[in-house]
Amino acid sequence: MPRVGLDPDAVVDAAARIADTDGLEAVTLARLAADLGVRPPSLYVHVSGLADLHARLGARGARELADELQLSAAGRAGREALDAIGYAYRDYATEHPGSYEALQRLPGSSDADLSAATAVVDVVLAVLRGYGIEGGEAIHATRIIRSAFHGFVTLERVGGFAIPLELDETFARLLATLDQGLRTA
Amino acid sequence: MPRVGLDPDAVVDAAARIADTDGLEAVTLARLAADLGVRPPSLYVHVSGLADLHARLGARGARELADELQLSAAGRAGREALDAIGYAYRDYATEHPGSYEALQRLPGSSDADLSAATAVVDVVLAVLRGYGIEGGEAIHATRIIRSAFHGFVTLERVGGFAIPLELDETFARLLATLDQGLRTA
DNA sequence: TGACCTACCTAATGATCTTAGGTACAGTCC
DNA sequence: GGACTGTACCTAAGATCATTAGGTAGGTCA
Repeated sequence: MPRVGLDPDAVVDAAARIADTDGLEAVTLARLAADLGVRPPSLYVHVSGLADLHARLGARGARELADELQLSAAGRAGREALDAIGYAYRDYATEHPGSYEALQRLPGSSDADLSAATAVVDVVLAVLRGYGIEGGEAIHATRIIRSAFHGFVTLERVGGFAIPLELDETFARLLATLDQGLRTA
Repeated sequence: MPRVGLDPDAVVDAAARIADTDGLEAVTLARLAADLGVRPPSLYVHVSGLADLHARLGARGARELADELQLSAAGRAGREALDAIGYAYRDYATEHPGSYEALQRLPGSSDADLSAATAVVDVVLAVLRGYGIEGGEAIHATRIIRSAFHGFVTLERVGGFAIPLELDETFARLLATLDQGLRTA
């Protein structure tokens, strides 16, 4: 029996691949083990169970999302930066539906979870500085932006918008509404 | 063995009770049967399986939510109506977390699912008429409002806002931003 | 009272997660 | 180069779950 040479990252990466192609509910230890050419109990060497795997998947997703947002906002400010992170956010959720769903259910208790979630918030805070918004104001604004982005991509993902027509136009208007709100804040 | 006298509604009601107190993931046929004083296979008389149960739970939640919104908006218009449905939406999600989560995962293919989801949209459309917004404009506006509400309550529910401080204030500002956006639309 | 309908049952299967305990491959030390 | 140790992976076994097949009995209507 040859060793596969797994490690926690390789396991979580494989889980993310399953989640993003077949949905988060398809991520079972049985399926994951089969994909990796290993028996289910062997996964416990790298991950302490299904709950832990989901938590790691969420943290991984949050890190990835934060990276994408950061990249998109680099060198931009104000409305341009807001649009950039908006589209980056939406793209990430569209292209990594399973990871995005996992990210959403982060238990949030562990340090890793917290730092991953904070990274996303930090990017939004940076964009808000471009609007001259800081301190307590920025906390409220960040929450509103995250709510709008998260709500939109979630409803889009589960088909919550009965007619999928002109979703780009709706998202553009959502960004305009946010921009206007930030300006008058 | 006395008959319990169940019917689909009683089964779904019991499932909603479990979902709202112990979380949607606690809704298993085993647990539900135990609560109802029945063996798991007996539930198949009323419900065609776990997937069907979840779908019914979601449809039930959507109907309940639509009723709450309708009730809150009655006799109000404009900003007042927007605030009313906003707080009603948030209250429903807070008081019925399991039902709200189920509502969110509606497969949406069946007629019952569709009509339940449409009821929520209809209330929002009615509020928009108070702003003088109709037709295609109203579709975009409805989506933005639902996105904002849904995103906020979801993040609030999963503890997505690191500091739970002043969440009421954030929600009030979110409503103000939406109101402003609707006025200039 | 007898016949039917069906709500509920027991029995059994298969998928899943999880733990306990064994085996053999890799690198390290002599 | 050969024994020692750590650990990646294994088989075996259990518990919990959803689901199907087929039987039983309680309520209802003629």
